[in-house]
Order: sequence, then structure tokens, then C-alpha cells
Amino acid sequence: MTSRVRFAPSPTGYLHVGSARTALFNWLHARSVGGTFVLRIEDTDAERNRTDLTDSLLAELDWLGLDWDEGPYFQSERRDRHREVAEDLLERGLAYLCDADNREVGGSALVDGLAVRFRMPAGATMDFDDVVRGKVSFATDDLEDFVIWRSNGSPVFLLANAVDDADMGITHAIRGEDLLSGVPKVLLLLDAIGAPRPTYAHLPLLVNEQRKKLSKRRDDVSIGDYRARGYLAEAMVNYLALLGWGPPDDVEVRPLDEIVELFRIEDVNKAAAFFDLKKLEHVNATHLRALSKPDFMERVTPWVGADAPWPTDRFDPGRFSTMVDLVQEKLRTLGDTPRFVDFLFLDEPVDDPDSWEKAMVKGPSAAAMLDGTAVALADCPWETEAILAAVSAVGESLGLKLGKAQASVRVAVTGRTVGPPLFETMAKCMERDEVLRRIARARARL
RNA sequence: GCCCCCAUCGUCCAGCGGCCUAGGACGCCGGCCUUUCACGCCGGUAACACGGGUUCGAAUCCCGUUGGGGGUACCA
Repeated sequence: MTSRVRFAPSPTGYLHVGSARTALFNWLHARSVGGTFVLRIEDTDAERNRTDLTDSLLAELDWLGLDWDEGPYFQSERRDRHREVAEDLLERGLAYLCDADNREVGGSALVDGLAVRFRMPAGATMDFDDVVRGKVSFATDDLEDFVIWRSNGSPVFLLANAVDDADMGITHAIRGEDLLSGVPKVLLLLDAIGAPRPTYAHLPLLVNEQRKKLSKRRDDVSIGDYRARGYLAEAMVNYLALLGWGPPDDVEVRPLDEIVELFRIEDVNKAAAFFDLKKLEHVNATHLRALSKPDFMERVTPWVGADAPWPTDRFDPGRFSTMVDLVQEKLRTLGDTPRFVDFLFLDEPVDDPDSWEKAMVKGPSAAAMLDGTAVALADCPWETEAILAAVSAVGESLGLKLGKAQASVRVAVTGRTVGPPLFETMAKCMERDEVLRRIARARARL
């Protein structure tokens, strides 16, 4: 039988990293075994759902590259089927009507304003074999009757989820461990309606530094936010795959298709994983460096457009393109790009107090360096090597190695102590007059 | 409280009875390279929670303890 999995988010917020990881593992399993990936929106709780959130959910999945084969199905459109099952269970006495105080009310047909609870059998044991956890067992005596149909006429998650999985022929339910304790109830429902039980795989939770389940309120978990900060989809997905799973050959940073090749749901481990931003950055930087020039240029566009920290009309695509060759390898996210090139498109170098303090105030012989450089650069050939030689010579005359010597010149021209290769930047992207003007301006400020 | 789950370096992953004086990655700390930063390279730091078993032999199996987490809604 071919494997069918589903990602079934409820549109109550933006897609967050935990859900994305669940979606990814379902997708990976489907793609690695040639199965079908179904997308189902679990919008049974009308009060908390918003359609615009559904749209953003789909957009984020699309961005991540997690394409689905079926759906999206909307649980809200299956209300009649859910009602049918609730009525059936009620008629068969497996469930009963109850009022707002959870008191049983007689009757074997749905009644407006009354909820329906499933009757928990006594003395039974519900056990199943979880792909990642192994044998798991619950005693029904520890569980209580549970609501399957609300008094407002809508199905509860447990019922809708069980019925939909059964109707959609889901063979593997891959989801977060927070849903583990709900399994016995779902099993009871499945057994009651005579549907086969899917195979379960409960993924370890993603946790924060306090080791608590990642939460929208406390933690930085929106996939959209990461995208906006300049993380690449392939890096996000690559990093997420590393949480709870590891490639057999220890090669961690790699393309998705290779991960599909290597992934096996049974290799997923059980312990909760900390979402480590530092490692995400590393993975991102590695993917970013591997981008071809055209690809990089296309992806960085949003960061150098209207929202960039310089007047749009001063942006020069040609110079920027040249700069990309010099700075791409230094970036950790696309969002880092502006601060490596902004000085080119601003009227004056950036004003960074720390840099000024470090190079101009505390640094050695800043005044002499600037004076000497101004003279040396006034008539040297405007080429990288010549500029390097000129600045180097000025430094030497002051007993400074190039590393120290270039600091004040760098801050005078760019505003910062850190940035792209200075002489190449000047030669290829700046006019001699502008460089000299900035050096003079800095000198005057000393 | 009750139920369930988990437990290897700070973090992620490897290890699935002998190959382990425990391996890789991120981070961190040195060094090299170097016009800053970064990249790259070299080196270092650092873990099998504890206690009992089982076994010739345990990080690996079993039990307990401790610690952590999840669930316990007419949320999903």
C-alpha cells in the first residue's frame, strides 16, 4: 500500500517553526517513499480561525518548497460527515448527550444546545506501536469521557481529525509529541467507526532555552519573520531537518533532494530539540555563499530596494553587482547586505560611533594616516594594486602595518571598521574625488 | 494530583553489547592565512544524570531514583 501522510494545521496563527518542521517531516517521508502528501486545514473552531491566516499558511509552505499532492481540504466543509458520525455514535449508545455542566441528558439524537460525549470504556488498554517512540500504552480507566460534538453544532478536533484521516486514507500520522496523549481517544473513535488505525510517528518537540515547547507568545517562531530577516528557504528546511534527525554520513549542510534520499522516518529520535539560532545562521550562511551570482542577485533584490537605508535614486545596480562579488561570502543572512554596501549609496559615510572611536580616537596616527593618504591617492593610478601600495607606503612611513594603517582610511571612507575589501571597493566602485572628499571630511572632524 | 514521554559535550546529531582512552557539526578558545571582517585550514575545550541489576563484556538491555517535558478544554 502506498503511503499517505498529511499536514493538518489549524489556521489560528502564522506558520511557525514547529509546524513547519512537522510539515517538513511529513513531506520528507512522502517524497522519500514515493507517497502522497495531503494538506488539510483544520478549521473547525470558527471563532479562532481567519481565512487570511490560511492564505499565509499556504504561502509559507510554498516558500519552503513543501508542495502538496492533494488539498488543501477544509475540515469546515466536512461538517455533515462529522455530524453523521457523531449521530451514529450517539444512536449506538457509544456516546451521549450532555449539558453545559457535563451532565448526561437522555436521548439518542443530536439536540441543539447540547454537546455529545464519547463514553470511555472501562478496564481497557489502548496500545499502539509508534514509529519513533516504540510501544505506548494507555489505560482507559485513566481517561475521561470526552466531547466530540459541541453544543454550538461543530465537531471537536478529536472527532474531525479521526474521521478525516480515516476517510482520506491516511496511513501515517506524523505529528508533534504534544498530541501523543490524544491517541487513545482517536483510536477509540476509529475502532468505533470500524476504520483502520494509521501508523503513528510522534516527533520530538522543538523547545526554547528553557526547554519548554516553542510558543508563539514567548519565542521567535514565525517562519515569515525568518524569511523577512533574510533567511533562505533551503537553509530553513535544511536546519529544520536536523532537529530530531541526522544524516547517516554526517554531512549536515546539503540540498533538500539529498535529504529526501537519506531520510527515514524510523531514524527520527525521541528527545526534544532546542531551536538554535546560531546553528541556523551557520546553515544559512553556508547556503548563501553557495548561491550563484544571478541567483543571489535575484534573491537579494528586496533588501536593496525601497526599504534599503539609502535614497532609492542613488542606488547603482552596476556598482552593487560589483560589490556582491566582494561581500557575498561575508553575509550570514540576506538582511546583512545593506550594511556592507550602504556607504556607496549614501551621501556621506555611515556614522558609527564605535568605529570612529576605535580607528580615529584610539587608533594610532589617524591624522597623519589621513594626511598622507590624501596626498598619496591624489595622483596614483586608480587601481586596486596601486591604491594598496600607496596606503601601504604611508603606513610604513609611520611604522604601521597595513592592517593598522588601513583602519582610519576605512572608517573615513565607509564609516565602519568592518566591511568589504577596501582598496578593491575604492578602485572599482568609487570615484577618486569622492574618496578624497571623504578623507578630508574625516580629517577635519578629528 | 493523575496519565504519558524523554535523558550522550553548552547546543544539534552519531553510537543500536565488544571497533568508545565515545565520533561529527554549531558555539566557544587558541594559531595560521590576511588590507578590516568573513571564508579556509590547524589545534583545543567539553558529555554517556544517578543507583542497582543482566552479561565474560553496557553509553548501548532491564528495574528503580532523580531531573526535564507533554497531556489532562464544548483549543488544535
